[in-house]
Amino acid sequence: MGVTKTEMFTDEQNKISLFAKVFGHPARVSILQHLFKINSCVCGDLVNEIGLAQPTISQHLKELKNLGLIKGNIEGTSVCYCIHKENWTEMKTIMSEFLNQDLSKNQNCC
Amino acid sequence: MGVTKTEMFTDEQNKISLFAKVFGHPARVSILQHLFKINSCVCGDLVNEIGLAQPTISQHLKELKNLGLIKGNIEGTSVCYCIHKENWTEMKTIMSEFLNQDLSKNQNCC
DNA sequence: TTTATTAATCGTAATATTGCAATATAATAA
DNA sequence: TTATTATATTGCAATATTACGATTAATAAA
Repeated sequence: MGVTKTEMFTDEQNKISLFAKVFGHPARVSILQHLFKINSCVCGDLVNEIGLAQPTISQHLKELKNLGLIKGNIEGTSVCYCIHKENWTEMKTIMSEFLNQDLSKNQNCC
Repeated sequence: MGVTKTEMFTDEQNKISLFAKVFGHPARVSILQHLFKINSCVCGDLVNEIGLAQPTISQHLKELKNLGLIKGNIEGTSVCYCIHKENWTEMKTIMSEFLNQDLSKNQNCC
């Protein structure tokens, strides 16, 4: 029914899937890569950089902000965005643990 | 319109988001964790392990299989699933590169 | 104050995802 | 052959996501 049954999973599983979900759209991947690439905050030019309409970008930024992965500072009429370093590092720990599970165990199958 | 404009993004960005999207549901995270935890392939008991209905689990398994992250071997009437090690490693490389982007650059903002 | 400029929000259409009952398929057992 | 068992597929209802035009809000410039 389009609704995920979160209550039957652990907090960790839900956390991992929430982080993954926000990376599950190329526009958000692109925004984050841009924020990493540029040697400062990004004010305004994300709409030009990526080819989507301004309300669409704004919506994607909101999702990234809601998860705490970016933060925005108001500078005059524009807003400067950058990676939230502490939260990114924390997210990375959780995701890395999931990605780096031990592959060497089950040798005797498949 | 619910449809992602993949053509305006790079292959890499689309690849990252496709992997992330499949991790974007706790049931699939749970399935993968179980496959890693158990010291062999898993035949059948995933439906009991996770609390969702059999068609639902089957659907999630299909998505993981479509992306190549797991493989299934038919054993009699049941099917044994396990992590596709080579593909998992390849995915890990792509995702790690994205997660491990350099945070030290932009010190002078936000 | 009036007029840009920039970004957020609202409303809505189109499409995607989730979950499951019902059914189908495939292999084995009796 | 006829159950039985295990998994996949189909069809559908409920909900979520994506995208964007129109509008609003907030600040800056004239």
